[in-house]
Amino acid sequence: MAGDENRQDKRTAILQSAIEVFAEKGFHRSRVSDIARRAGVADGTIYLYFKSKDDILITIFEEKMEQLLKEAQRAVDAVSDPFDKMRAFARYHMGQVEENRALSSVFQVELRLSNKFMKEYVPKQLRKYLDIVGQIVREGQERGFISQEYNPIVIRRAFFGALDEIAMQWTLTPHPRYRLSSTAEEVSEIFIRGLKA
Amino acid sequence: MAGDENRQDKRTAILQSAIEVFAEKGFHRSRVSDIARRAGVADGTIYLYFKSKDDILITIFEEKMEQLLKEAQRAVDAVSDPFDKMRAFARYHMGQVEENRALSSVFQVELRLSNKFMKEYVPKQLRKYLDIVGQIVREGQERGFISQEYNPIVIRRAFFGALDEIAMQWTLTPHPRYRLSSTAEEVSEIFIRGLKA
DNA sequence: TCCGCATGAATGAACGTTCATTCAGTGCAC
DNA sequence: GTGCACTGAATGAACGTTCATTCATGCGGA
Repeated sequence: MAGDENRQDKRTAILQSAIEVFAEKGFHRSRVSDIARRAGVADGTIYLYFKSKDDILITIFEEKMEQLLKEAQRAVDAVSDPFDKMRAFARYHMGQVEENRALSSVFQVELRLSNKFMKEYVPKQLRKYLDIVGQIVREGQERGFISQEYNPIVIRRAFFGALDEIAMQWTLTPHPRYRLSSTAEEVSEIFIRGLKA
Repeated sequence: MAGDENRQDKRTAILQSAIEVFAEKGFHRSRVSDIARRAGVADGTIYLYFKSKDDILITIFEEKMEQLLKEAQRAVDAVSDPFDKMRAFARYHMGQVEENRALSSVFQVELRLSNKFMKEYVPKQLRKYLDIVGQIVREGQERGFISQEYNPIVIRRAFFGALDEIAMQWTLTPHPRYRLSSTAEEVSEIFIRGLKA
């Protein structure tokens, strides 16, 4: 049915436009009419596909996070050495940021805000994404690769925080002159040396 | 003159109330009237002390950052070994977050937003704060303590990112059961082991 | 000492703007 | 002809900011 395809196309166009507009102006400075114009639809059309402006943002989080989660898990499962897993995660994360700047920008800025203030909505997927690292660390400690003296929760956050701060700076830089993926290796190596049992 | 003291008191009360309200509801969901009520003044009074709602936020950044900057520098200067300097910075940063939750919450969430979207205002002080770490790393490399193979800019961001991600999670947790300052030691040790020449 | 005047800090109701959201109407597909 | 996706002007709530007015204080003259 052509209708269904069209419907999907329109929905996707609205979401993509929203990502771009949110990335440029921030969620609350973005007008629904901006998103509509960019997607080539009327303001009202947005409300045929989404309940509210908030709903658009939440949908972006949910759907994109689900995808990231699956792919990151796959990348990590592809190797067996815990340190290789850390490298794989870092490479995947930075690669994604590099490939989808607008989306990353929305995640990095707006996800924090909503994490804190949209009481009703807790991004469960984000926790799962971080848990991938937690899992790697726990396994690494059990198998004796990673020193037991550190708290896995602290390690998980430290590693993710290190990666994400660098990613954020890169995203904020208008015309970055370096490849983000190369910093993934550097950060991984520092942590691997620091954590080795 | 009692008048001057009163004026200062009122200004301080407004700033402190703003920090608390922004921390609870986020900048753009906070109403100027919320701040006024908490400070025990009328809405209009705010405008005798500040140009606009934005101006309140910027003032918070400027004044508090200046203080943090000075104190952090002092803490770092108190020791001479580069690794001790890293420990001192981490301890100071986490200590501050622990002591001033509301302020930290505003910094962690709103500073990112404004960093990105308040085009006219760039928090120079923030850069200087991060540069403290950069300086430590550069000195550590020159004196042969820290491996030359890593880019000091990457290290600086990674270290700060690791600390700040943990701090943010702590700030977001309603009733944290652990002391943030103890994680400062852990993170420092991981990095020190990872960076040693 | 007391009174009246001047000052300017403080007040808070009212204003004006900015959107998110709605819905009556349009036109296309079948 | 009917149904349905779509349109975009109209609506109204929210909220930052303004400003005419009030009020406390200090000062000088009698």
